[in-house]
Amino acid sequence: MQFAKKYLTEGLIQLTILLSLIGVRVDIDGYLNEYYTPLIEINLGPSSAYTQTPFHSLRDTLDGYTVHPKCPELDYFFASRRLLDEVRSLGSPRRFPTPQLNAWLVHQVSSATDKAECGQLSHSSDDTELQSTQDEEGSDAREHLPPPPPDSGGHEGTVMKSMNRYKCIDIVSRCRYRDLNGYCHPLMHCGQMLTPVTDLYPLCRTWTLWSTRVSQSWTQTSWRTLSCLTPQPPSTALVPLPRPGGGLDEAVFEHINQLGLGLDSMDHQLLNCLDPQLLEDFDSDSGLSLESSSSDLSSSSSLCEDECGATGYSSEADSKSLLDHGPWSPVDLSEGVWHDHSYASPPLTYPHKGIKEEPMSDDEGSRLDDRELSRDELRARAMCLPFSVLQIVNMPVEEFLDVLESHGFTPDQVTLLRDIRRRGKNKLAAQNCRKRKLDAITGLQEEVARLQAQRDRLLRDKRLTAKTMCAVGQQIQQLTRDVLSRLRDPLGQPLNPDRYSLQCGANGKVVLVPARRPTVSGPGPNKTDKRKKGKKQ
DNA sequence: CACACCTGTCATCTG
DNA sequence: TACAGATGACAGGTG
Repeated sequence: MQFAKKYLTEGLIQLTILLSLIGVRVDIDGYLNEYYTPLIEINLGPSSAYTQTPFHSLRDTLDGYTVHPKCPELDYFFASRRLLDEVRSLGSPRRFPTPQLNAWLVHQVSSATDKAECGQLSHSSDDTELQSTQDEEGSDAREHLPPPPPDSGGHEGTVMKSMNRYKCIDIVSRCRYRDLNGYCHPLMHCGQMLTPVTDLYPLCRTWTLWSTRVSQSWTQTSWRTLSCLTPQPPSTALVPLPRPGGGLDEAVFEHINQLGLGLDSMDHQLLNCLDPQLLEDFDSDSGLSLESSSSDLSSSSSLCEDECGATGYSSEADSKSLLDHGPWSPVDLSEGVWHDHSYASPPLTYPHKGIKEEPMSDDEGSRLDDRELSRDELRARAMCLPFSVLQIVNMPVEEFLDVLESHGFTPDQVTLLRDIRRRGKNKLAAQNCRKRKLDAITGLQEEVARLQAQRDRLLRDKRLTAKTMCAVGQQIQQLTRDVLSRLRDPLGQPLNPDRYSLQCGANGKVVLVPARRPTVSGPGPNKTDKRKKGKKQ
């Protein structure tokens, strides 16, 4: 036993080192104390307590074998093999296949407290893990470790939150973004902001996070964990993609990080830093659907929906969310992210399909922009309207009326402005309407399925009840015959079961009663006939 | 080429 | 009355 424990301990240490290489913290003490208990991974994510790593889900699905869960040696062997594959896959862009997470900059402001505690972390007992958290490009993740959040849960809370950071590094270390030229780069987790490590960041046309796994379970786990680790308020959670030359300078984010802002003031500070035209571009870009595949669309739209906590799909709400959002709480996106809502939110579906993953030259981009502008955009350009379609659609009616009056537009321009606004509003309304209709259909289908299941259950109960009643009746008959066979009449003869029966009275006593003879339906008149006769008379 | 599906748009109604 | 929103119907695009 001692030998086995020593062997297991050494193996576990190696396994822990491997896990730490990819940023997963394992509670080895708990494992050693209970020899056969499974690995306990600590996670504070709001969605799931033990679902932050893909390894559990990869078992039996990726490698195609089945292992008894209580076989520690096999578990160790296969886990090590998978982990080695994981480690090898890091830094090998061509091994990051097609499943694409949605391309957002996940941004969250670090606080001064965080920075103060950053030093503590580097001297903590987790130092070994930190030192080993490196990617193959040689970038030391430790340099980019996010400062720990204020400790609100004592030592355990600190540990748990530290785990979150490791998970985040884990996720980020497996993610790549693709720049304008189509090259993949690793993302680093820097100050609670996902940041690409290369200088190409300001040029990023599309932020596409590449998962290292084809397995959906891995991608799902990753994204869920990522969502949990970086809970974002509606506005800061999903910063739309910077467009080329859009002016979203890296320095802006650095500045924001250095401000140490509270979350409540974050948006306004951010907006002050950003170029107004850029914000407009964000709106006109309408986020991601224009550059997403259908699968991306589904997740992005549902994400947006979940983040906003509303079923509305108006771009107005979306654009407003950049400006005014209330206090927020971490949202478990695990539900929404994987819902297949084919109807994207309107802000995400504006027809700029050119801004996608394919790297384009400026000429190509401008041509695509021209080609893929909506008809109203083209009309607005042709009529020299100084507003974008989204501005026209989203501005309050008072402002819109002021614009109509104060700018000295020609009647044609006024008509066009009104048409653009009406069409834009109606487009959003139609999308909402279709979404509602789809939801209603889905709800009805679920209701039908539920009612069918209930009906089946009731029929099953009915059959079972009938069967039980039949069995009980037979038992009663048998019991009656048995009792009657033991009773004697005054002449000492056994009672004829055909002439007597047993009945249970109201007081619980069983009494012997003469059996009622079945009425023989003979040629005589029955009651109905008597009634008929009576009526005739 | 037919088909289903999606999306934008128009007409109309309602609040 | 003007407006916003909802919804049915239609047309065009796309896979």
